Amino acid sequence: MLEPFKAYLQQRVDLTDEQFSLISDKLKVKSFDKNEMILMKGDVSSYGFFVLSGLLRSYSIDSKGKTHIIQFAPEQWWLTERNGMLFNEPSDFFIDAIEPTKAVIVHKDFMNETSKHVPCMNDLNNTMLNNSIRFMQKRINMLLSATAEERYLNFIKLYPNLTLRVPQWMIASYLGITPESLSRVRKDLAHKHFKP
Amino acid sequence: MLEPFKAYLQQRVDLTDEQFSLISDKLKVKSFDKNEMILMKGDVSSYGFFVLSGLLRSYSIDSKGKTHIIQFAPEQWWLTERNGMLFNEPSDFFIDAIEPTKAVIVHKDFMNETSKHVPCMNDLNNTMLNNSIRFMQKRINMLLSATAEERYLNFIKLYPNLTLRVPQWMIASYLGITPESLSRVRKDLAHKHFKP
DNA sequence: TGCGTTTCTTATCATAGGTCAATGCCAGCT
DNA sequence: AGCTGGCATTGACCTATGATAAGAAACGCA
Repeated sequence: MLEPFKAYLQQRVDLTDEQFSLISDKLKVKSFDKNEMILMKGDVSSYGFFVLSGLLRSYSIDSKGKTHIIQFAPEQWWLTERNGMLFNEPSDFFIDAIEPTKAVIVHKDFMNETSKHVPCMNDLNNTMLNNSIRFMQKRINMLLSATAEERYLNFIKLYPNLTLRVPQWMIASYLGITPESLSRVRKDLAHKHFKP
Repeated sequence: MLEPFKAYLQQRVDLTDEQFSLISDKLKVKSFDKNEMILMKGDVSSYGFFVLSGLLRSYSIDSKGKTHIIQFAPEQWWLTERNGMLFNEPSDFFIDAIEPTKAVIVHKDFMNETSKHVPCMNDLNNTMLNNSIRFMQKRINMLLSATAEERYLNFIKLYPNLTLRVPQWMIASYLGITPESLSRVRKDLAHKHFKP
């Protein structure tokens, strides 16, 4: 069950099988149904998720009832609610499963505890956090500077397989536009490609 | 010179004066003139900045020559270019000084090296990175869901003192709108407050 | 003190994208 | 097979914000 997670780790850091078995005591795998709610806004989350299979998302709901997708987490991605994780504060966002999903559940103390015995886990954590930051900076830059069409093209390039798995209104919600607008953008793109 | 930095650290982690003096060998303070360019897009950055006084910013320039501000860094804030820091990749963004600025220059190996002797520095790093992430998540949520006016009000609340120090076109650039739009928003807000 | 350079405002016009409503489509149920 | 409830598309219309241009005000430097 945890094999893919072990592979993921060993790909990134120098981790022996013995070290992994030390770690794996503290890990659990949990399954979620399609559309299952995993974390409510306002709840305090003590766990991060590493997706083994399926697809999670975190999102907010604004005052007009509209949904805004903060992050998709397909296979091999982490999804962690940072308010609860480190500061014991209630979550700003919701988390649920878009597809039936299996995920490794990582308690907030996991990194602290394991890095005592397996120091490289610290580096991994560090790398992941830094990666997450530069990823989000690029997204912010996109939202500041690009048109709907540019954002969509960028999305397709970045997540070719998500583009197929996720309903379009969710992609629109991630891009910060309405489903109708995305539909129009797609229409325009189709025309462009027929008449180049 | 490093006193404010020491105070900053000791406020957040359990750090003795002796430990700090071990650390401080590896730190340098550098001064920047107003408008001095600190990092160009494409360059590889090996240093993070902790602002002692003054104000830095990171930003991008799009294909039409427009500037988009990714981050402001006033006193007590960090500004770190993540591509260079951990992955030795060229920067996506520019960094310069909006005001005459003094900043602690922290080399990318600093955290690794110091945390050997002073383990709490690791926790600090971790907390900072997590904080940065949840901060950016909120910003993304804003950009996805809020109008120009809402974003501006939120900015004022979040950075009351920056609102005064920074020219409005930079605030507009941070909010993802034009200076003209911001001017309109401000006018509307003024009217609302006179006729409530 | 005065002059040039930024910055801010205002007005007008243009447009990307939002809203609303209708329609058609498809997948999952019973 | 026939319903049903999401999705996606389309069209007509609307609105917030962008573009452009010009003047006013503030700022920085000689």
